[in-house]
Amino acid sequence: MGVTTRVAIVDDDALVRAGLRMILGGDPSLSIVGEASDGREALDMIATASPHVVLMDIRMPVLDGLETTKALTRRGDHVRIIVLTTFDTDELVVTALRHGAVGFLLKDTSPSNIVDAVRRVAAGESILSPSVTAQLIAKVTGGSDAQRERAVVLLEGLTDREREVAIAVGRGLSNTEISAELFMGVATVKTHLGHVFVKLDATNRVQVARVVHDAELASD
Amino acid sequence: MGVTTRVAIVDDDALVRAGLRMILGGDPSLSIVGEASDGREALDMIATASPHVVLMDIRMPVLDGLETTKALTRRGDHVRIIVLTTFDTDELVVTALRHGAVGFLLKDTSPSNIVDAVRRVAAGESILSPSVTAQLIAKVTGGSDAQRERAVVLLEGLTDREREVAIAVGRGLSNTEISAELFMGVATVKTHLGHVFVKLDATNRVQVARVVHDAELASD
DNA sequence: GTCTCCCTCCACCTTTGGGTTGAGGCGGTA
DNA sequence: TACCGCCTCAACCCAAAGGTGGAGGGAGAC
Repeated sequence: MGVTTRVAIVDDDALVRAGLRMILGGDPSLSIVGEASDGREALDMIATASPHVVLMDIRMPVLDGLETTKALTRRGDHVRIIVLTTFDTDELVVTALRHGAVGFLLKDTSPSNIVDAVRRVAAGESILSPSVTAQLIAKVTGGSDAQRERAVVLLEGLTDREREVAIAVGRGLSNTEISAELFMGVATVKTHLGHVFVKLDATNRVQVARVVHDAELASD
Repeated sequence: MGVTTRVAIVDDDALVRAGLRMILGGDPSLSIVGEASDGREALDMIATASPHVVLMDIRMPVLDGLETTKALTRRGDHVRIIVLTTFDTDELVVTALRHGAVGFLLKDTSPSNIVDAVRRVAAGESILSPSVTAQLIAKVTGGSDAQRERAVVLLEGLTDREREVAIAVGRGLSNTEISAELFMGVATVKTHLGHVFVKLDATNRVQVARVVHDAELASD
């Protein structure tokens, strides 16, 4: 791709826009084709300027970066969005990515890295700043890893038949349906389920379903 | 930290080990304190050599990189593991990260980037190669997005009270408990729940719990 | 052989859940 | 005004779930 990459900047702070303009404008492979100071403006601007890459602030008046990203994705624009944020403490990372963002940068990222990020994103890569990466990993691996681990251990404490019954309960089946599926009498289902209640410390089949669900996510 | 970072290499291919040794040995801030050609060896070697960072291949005889990583994590070693792989098509990324790896690199990564990665990891960052990042994002965003979206839509179709009841059901509460928590009669709980069954196309409170759970993951 | 664990099932009972009908109050809207 | 949707509750019923005790058979451990 020898063609220049079309970039747009969306931020409510004029100073930030100016800074980014300077940083990105210095690179001959990039050309800034539009700017906007809030989400509404951005939607219009992007429709007419058709940039390849958009640098988008999260916190903005009128329509924030998340909603704007979502709107762009919904409307089917082929724009690669890099979300900018001041703090990485935000719980917004996953939300932004889910809404279609392909990059996530902290504002204090060095100029050369920002330029690099834009180029990479234009080339089809996804780019995350290190702390964001760590967050993402935490999201995938953990969430509540202890809880999953606990669920797995609990299920392992069951006998084979008990576990089968528990899993069937997790699928929302009634005792009669379970008895048919596992080729056992309803009485037997009840017996197993009684043991399951004790072992999983549940009083209720919904609670059994919860444990089964938690354990399911742990694809060891 | 002016101290040199202790690095270990685990790979069954002697050529790869030699290559990495050359690449990493060239950097004065790193010192290679051990090597192993399979997982078993690695466990012993790491115990005695106590490296800060381990570069670990996934595909190895005897004990693969995944299991080795898992074993190290379980045994409580304070080692930061970077997983190496030839192809990024692997479904192993998430598994590796879940088992305690903090980095994931393709073997064709440039030498300078590998060195950089080791230093970053030693400094506490998490590092992923671009395509892996994309995969990770896909994992977080996707998974079963349609299912989640469906769940969210279904819950939005409920009235406020119905939704509150549904969520309470998802927590495994009985009708009596729900009536106490939401300050309404048990009869009212039943009424709402009846509507919930219809709207969520459920016949059974476990199925309601499933929908609620699916929707919970979608933090819109 | 004996002990233990698991799987299987029975009978009996109480509680909860799920389905139905009906009804009063309240707020918004045509 | 009348209408409509939502929240509230009641009485009733039957089916399902949950709890208790017991019992027989098979497989492995000692």
